[in-house]
Amino acid sequence: MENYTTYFSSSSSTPPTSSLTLSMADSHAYNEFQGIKSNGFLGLMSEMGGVPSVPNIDVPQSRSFIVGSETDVNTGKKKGEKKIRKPRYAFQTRSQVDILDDGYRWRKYGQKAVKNNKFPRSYYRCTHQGCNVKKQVQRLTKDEGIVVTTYEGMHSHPIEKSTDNFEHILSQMQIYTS
DNA sequence: CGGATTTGACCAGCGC
DNA sequence: GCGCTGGTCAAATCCG
Repeated sequence: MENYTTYFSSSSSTPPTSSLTLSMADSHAYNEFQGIKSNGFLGLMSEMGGVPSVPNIDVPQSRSFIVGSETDVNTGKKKGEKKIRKPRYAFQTRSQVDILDDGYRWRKYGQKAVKNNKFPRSYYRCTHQGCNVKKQVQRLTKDEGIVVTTYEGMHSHPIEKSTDNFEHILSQMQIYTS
């Protein structure tokens, strides 16, 4: 059931010719990225539940995020208080790999084949003690370059990796895009 | 040897 | 009630 209602996708409209070749290396692009950090995606992240520190970037290209409609667990039934509706936040990332290292440590606990996708969906859980954050990673059949990551819950602990090292982030990007 | 991954089984919710 | 599907468990296995 991937009925994510809102869905800002720029990947289809992105001309494949120009987009990539991240020139993030120069400082200007760095500033631009900082702007994204404070206003856009991560603003949303903090809005959705107090992420203590910024998750790492995984891929430079187009990232579009979907905010899961938090009611879909009930199947439209507005019983409300009884069911714990767990809000899930999904975003999709252009990446060739599906292991997007966002700085936390994840342990895989399951993998299932989903109906409309030929790729299996992987289930991860945060290994930090007492942290119940889960995420699932799924690749689209249509566009195998797109990976949909769905987060569930929020971390109550700081990130494990040091993400302030921008060069490290850059090298990671290069790995992902090569 | 310890922690992470794999993988089939199990379970719960939902539609028919 | 039954079967399908998504989500989780746990034993076996892998790997550093």
